Amino acid sequence: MRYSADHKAQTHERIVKEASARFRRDGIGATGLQPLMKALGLTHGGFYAHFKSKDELVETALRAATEELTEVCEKAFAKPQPLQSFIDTYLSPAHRDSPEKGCPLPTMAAELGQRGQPSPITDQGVEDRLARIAATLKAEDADEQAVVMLSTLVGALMLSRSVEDPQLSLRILDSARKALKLQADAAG
Amino acid sequence: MRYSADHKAQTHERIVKEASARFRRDGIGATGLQPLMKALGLTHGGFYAHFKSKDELVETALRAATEELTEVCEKAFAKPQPLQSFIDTYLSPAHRDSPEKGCPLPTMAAELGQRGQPSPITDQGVEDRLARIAATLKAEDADEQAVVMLSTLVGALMLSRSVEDPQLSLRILDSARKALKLQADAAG
DNA sequence: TGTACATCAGTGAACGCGCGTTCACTGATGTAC
DNA sequence: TGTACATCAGTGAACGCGCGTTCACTGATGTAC
Repeated sequence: MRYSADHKAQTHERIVKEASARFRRDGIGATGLQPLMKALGLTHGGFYAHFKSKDELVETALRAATEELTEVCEKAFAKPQPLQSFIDTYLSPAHRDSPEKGCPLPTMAAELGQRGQPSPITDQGVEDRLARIAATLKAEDADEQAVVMLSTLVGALMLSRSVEDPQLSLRILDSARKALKLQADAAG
Repeated sequence: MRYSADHKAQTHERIVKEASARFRRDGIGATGLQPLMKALGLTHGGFYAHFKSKDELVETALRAATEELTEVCEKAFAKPQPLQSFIDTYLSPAHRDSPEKGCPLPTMAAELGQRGQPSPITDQGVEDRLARIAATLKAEDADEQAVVMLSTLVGALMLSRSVEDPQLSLRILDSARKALKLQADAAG
């Protein structure tokens, strides 16, 4: 059946959105195209009217997730205490408990590194975030401090998600949040 | 065929060793039992003479990797400047380039968090490392600082592995190493 | 304005493949006599 | 010491399953006349 002018573009976007959520929540390898299309009320065969392969979807969905996160970051950075707000948001239990809506780095970076050739979009995401953080720092080693901050953010969020003990999980978030905000105060 | 008394124990250990390397290098989901057994010169059917399931192997191999890393850490901590040595080793290009011999956290934590129920062994590994770091710090907030240091170590190593640009990868390792050593100096 | 036709997003069966797991079996060795 | 037997680590074919991908097809809609 033929659909209205922008129907295909809408379906395309729905696939990308659902994929970017599932890749972040379940991982790339554990996300099947069949269940994904079924969740959208479509059959799996139609997938190839939109993408050449799963790899192409991975690229597109990773780019979408990266851009989506940039927008979320900008909201935090628009507040009075930009870096403090960003740190609070990033290391919140809400972010920890909703990986499908959050930063793709803690969930996908390891898997992307293990795949044959890593994607330049990871670099893009890392550089985006580094530039944004460094821009708010007044210290002369702002670039280096930004790298350390991002590493701590990504590492703490991933660790808080992977431990079983809820108290340990919270302790990781709280300690990292506290230390980073002190560092941000000193360098900002 | 029947083998000498400790033959089975030796095979068991060979499987665990090979699995703990592959899980760290390729991830759990991407590691097949068939290729794993073949690499050891065995057929896949024999696997179930040693383990109830792949999940049981994951538990055993993760425990082995965690214990193996503890030994490597102890070597670094036995040197004159314990924490400095540990940081240097952890954030070295050698560690980045040999995930199969290194810390399981940057490679497996995300995947373990995504699986149904996370393993208590992850908690064990995190607590082990935290305790070791905190013990070398004299600051009163040693426990909190240890959490931040571990987060930075794990995050920086994972990021350095997942970016495509070799210069960015090195920059991440170098910045994190420098900052952590300063922090260790101040708190140690 | 009304009708015939071309388009093409989506359908659903089928493909080969590798996965984790099962199972009847083999055959070299340790043990019992 | 020599022989018959029990053991059981490892074999390899087979299982059902879900994966990514292909492809002949459908049928509602936009377009041409």
